[in-house]
Amino acid sequence: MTTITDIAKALGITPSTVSRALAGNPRVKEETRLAVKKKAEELGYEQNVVASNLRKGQSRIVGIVVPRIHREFFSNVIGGAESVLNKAGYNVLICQTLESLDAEIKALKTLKNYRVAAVLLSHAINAKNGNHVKEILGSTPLIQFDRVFPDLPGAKIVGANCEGAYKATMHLIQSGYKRIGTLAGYMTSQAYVERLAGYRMALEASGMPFDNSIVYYNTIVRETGYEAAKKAIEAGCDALYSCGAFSALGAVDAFREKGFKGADDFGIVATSNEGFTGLMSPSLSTLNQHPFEMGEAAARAFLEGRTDTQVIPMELIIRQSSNKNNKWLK
Amino acid sequence: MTTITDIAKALGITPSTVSRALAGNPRVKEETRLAVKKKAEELGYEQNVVASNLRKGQSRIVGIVVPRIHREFFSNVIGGAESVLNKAGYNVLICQTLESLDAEIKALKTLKNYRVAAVLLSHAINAKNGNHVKEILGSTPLIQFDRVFPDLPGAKIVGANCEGAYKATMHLIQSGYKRIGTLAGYMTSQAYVERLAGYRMALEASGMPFDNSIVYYNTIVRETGYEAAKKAIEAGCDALYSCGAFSALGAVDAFREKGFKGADDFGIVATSNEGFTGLMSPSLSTLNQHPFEMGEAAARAFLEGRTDTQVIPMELIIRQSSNKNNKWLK
DNA sequence: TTGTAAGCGTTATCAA
DNA sequence: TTGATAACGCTTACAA
Repeated sequence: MTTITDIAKALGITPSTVSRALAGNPRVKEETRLAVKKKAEELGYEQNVVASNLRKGQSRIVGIVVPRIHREFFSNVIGGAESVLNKAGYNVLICQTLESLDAEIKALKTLKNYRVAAVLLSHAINAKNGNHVKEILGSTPLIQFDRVFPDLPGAKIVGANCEGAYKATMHLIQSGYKRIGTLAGYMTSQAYVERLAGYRMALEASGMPFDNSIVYYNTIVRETGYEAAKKAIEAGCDALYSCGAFSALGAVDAFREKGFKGADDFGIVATSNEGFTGLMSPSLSTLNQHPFEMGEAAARAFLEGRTDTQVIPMELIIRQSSNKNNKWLK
Repeated sequence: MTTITDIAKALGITPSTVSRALAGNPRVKEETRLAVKKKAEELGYEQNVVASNLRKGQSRIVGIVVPRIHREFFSNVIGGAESVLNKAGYNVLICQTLESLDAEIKALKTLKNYRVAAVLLSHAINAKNGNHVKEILGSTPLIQFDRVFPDLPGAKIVGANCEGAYKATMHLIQSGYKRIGTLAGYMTSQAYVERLAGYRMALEASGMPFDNSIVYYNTIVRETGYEAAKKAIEAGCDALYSCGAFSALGAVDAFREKGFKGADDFGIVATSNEGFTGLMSPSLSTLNQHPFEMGEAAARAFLEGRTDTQVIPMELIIRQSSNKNNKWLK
């Protein structure tokens, strides 16, 4: 591999001048700058970023830690962050935790060891607080998104969880549903706590009782959604607000089993506008969390040195699953 | 940040000994090894991987370059590769090309500049050959997957494209379809060429004519799939083999528009078992490419220094879209 | 405008 | 078994 020393030797100058020339430092004669550029081209020189980073004590890598890369929500966040970061000359090192706290700790250590410029993090569901993060990251800038711990310093990008859940539940109420349960997430996670709060607020604002017996906690995957929906049906519910998309998928499995034919049998609105929600039958009404924009916001928060909390609005998308006038399987 | 020099000073020994102790080098007294480990723990030492990499002239990062990270196929390949690589102590730097050759070139240069241990690459669709890769990567190990150029050196992991397309088409033929078109991809890509060949072989093996007028080239996204399917319907086709999943989605849009009610009106089998294919209505018969396994194989090929081509079988999954006995919207 | 020299933190070689 | 020294490739005061 060609180094700046090779270029320097070839031109009879010193490596420092070459370094300056390539870096666009103005304290170098136009003539030599051109000569250096030309020779670099000629020899196929490519900067050794590792050496450069070591010397400068910083790197142009941003670490992104997410629970699962293949979740559309997260891969879109990553896509958004990457698009902004690439333009700013950064690259992205991605780690999956598969919802394991241990894996999250390991990932953060790894990123710290690479001396990444910043870490964009959405916590594993079984992380109970942010203590591990503080300890590991030290002064490395941290931007949390979606699943955040408010006590950790640094920027946070969150969805408008409370407002979104409120909108979704209110939509169900206004559609005429009388007993609305919820597939709630884990109460260790701020995002799910807020969604539950929004659900509750909508009920109370409409003079409907909040009934904890039809709140199905820790229900975020297909299987648990299926089980919870069966219970909700037995409990006399006629609709559900789901804090996730995959749990809603499980609920639809339960609807099919019961032979429900349309939203007048049972209504559901899910959080997270995963691609499949618009394609399945019945198509699911959802809250679009704008994950790509969330990723862009997280990246920009880092680039601009922000430390505040940004709230990304959620947009209600009404489809078959909450539309009483539309038979699912007509 | 604590360095090995800090540890050395604290213990009154030299950095070299500390380095050896931490690296588990046997040429160090058990006693000092323990002392070093203890002190390292105490001072919260974490290795500076950047410095280590520079000195060793290698890194424990593997670059993965894919067209789009949010495509389920690719995010699953990445997941598979990551799981194997993490266990072996490697980390993963991910780059998206968004199907742009320029972005691919940029990504490869970046990875080279980081002196990554290897590159796992699936080409952008508008890459016509592998010349750019050879030039940029030099001696960096290259593992290509899915979309590969046979003339490039190094391991290749491909789907059983020809065989899979053959199976899918044969399934349509055996289901009684009489005029089967295909949503074909780009003929600059080996994978699509092979799928077309498999399609053709199945027709010819069954005494059916290969008719180039019902081969719809360059059809891999929803919009073009929709347009092509409309043409196929006009051309008197009663079934399609689609080289991708998203183009098949577009075809279903066309079926809906035409008011088709079931697979006896029109049949389709798609390549790529994206999650939505099993959830939509009609559910799509697909070829499962086993992307996770493909990623694992790519990672292992690197770790084991393989340079051969591995073929990952494709599995036919029969669902509503090719099942004549099952009405879609019953 | 350029060169000199030192150093980023680690590891490898050699000598002790 | 340990220490001294140099080097990986680059950047940056400081000096010339």
